[in-house]
Amino acid sequence: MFDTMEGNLGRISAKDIAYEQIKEKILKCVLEPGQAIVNEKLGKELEISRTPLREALQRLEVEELVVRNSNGTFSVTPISIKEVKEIFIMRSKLEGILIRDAIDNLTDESIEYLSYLTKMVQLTSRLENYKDTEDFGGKFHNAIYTISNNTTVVKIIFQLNDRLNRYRHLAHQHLVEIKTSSDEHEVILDAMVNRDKDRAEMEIEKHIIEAMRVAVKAVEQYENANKAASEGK
Amino acid sequence: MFDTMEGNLGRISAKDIAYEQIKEKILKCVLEPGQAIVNEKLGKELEISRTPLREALQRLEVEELVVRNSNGTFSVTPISIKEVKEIFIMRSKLEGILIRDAIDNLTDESIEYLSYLTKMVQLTSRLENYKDTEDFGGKFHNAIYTISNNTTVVKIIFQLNDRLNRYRHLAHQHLVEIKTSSDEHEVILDAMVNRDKDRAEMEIEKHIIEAMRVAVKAVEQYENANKAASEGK
DNA sequence: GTTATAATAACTGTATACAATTATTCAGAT
DNA sequence: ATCTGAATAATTGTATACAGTTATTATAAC
Repeated sequence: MFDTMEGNLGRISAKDIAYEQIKEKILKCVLEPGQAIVNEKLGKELEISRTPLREALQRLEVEELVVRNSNGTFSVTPISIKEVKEIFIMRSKLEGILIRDAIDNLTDESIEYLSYLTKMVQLTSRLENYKDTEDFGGKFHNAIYTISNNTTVVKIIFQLNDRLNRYRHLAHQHLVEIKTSSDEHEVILDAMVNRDKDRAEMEIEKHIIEAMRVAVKAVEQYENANKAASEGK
Repeated sequence: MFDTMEGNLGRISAKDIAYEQIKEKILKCVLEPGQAIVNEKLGKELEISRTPLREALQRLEVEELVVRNSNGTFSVTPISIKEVKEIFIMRSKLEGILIRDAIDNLTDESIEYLSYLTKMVQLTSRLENYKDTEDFGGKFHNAIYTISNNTTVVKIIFQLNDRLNRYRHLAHQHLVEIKTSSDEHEVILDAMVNRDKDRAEMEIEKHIIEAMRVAVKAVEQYENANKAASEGK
């Protein structure tokens, strides 16, 4: 109930399907960073014509997952440490806004849900089931988004999180340890139920900056791996 | 030198022209908030075919200047006080990030330019030439964007500023006083040259929140005017 | 074997055709 | 006069055609 916020799409179109599919390929690095989006023809493994495919790519371009080259071609946006840092810092500030708004809207129900998620984060973390820890952690943040009711900021955060998902994927690929201190969520929740906006804001900022370190490390590993590969050739 | 940051567009296309023209119409409220984007055919005053026009509208949709109705039609995104507040608060935080980065990159040259702009803001304000005050104020903020070199955040801010321009336009239409205290820029600059990031961040936040008040007032006037108009009919 | 140049192929941007959907008009029933 | 519903018109999403551009290949000269 607290983890969706999508509006009602009208009809589902080929463009939207293409958009989702290409986006997934990019986020999972099936289409690798920097790789040329091979001729719209090749993109036609999706079995749709150029028009909706173009439209999907143009949307991805606005969302910065794809860049247009000077000749009109598209490439997957390259990975960069500078970008990770910039996005994470931005996200930390934006989630600060959202947590303040969320505190204004807290209900018994929402507190209960957040408590549940926090406990699950702790539990799965203790069991070293980090996949689930990550999932529940994500749900925790999503719940804050929903409770905040700040649609403007949430839309931007969703875009940023999409971009960050690529780095998360790299972290998994390169076995960068991703276990977030499960205590952090507890501290954040505590500040929330005490309606301490300043503290909640501060703690969530810290929490996200911590996540940044993991992502940066992942990129470094990725770049080293690439360098090694191209030298070994 | 400090007030542009656009990349190198490849070839200039009909889509881009349509995008710019429609955007300008929306920002200047020639296409009014909430108004249906009359059949792509009508949009064809721009003398281009449906394909690039569609593409332009879809880009505007991602940028939230236009919304798609359930039947596939487009409308100009309605104005709302909630949106103004959310955008301004977001912008205040993001400019906080940028000013910190900018302080890291300060050079004698950039300080000189910022000083010049600050003086011009004061001067034109004293002469009650508020059009120029606004212009120079805008350049001041743009200079900070450029100096920060934080392309990720800057791109988001540009989008937000586009959306805010509609409200600025309303403020002019409804004669809401827009004179920003010219001292505020001076205080910000002072914090910058002293490399006091915390203070600079705090002051620019305050400054932007102050601007929010003006915009909110403008929307209230606009809504009252509309209510009066529809009752008087 | 390398480089230059011409010919060919592939691709991009835009216009337009076509089918499916949605809105509008008009006639007839109440 | 008002409402209902069929017929018509307008509009949308997608496919495709066409022209102009960019990339690639092949051929010839050195």
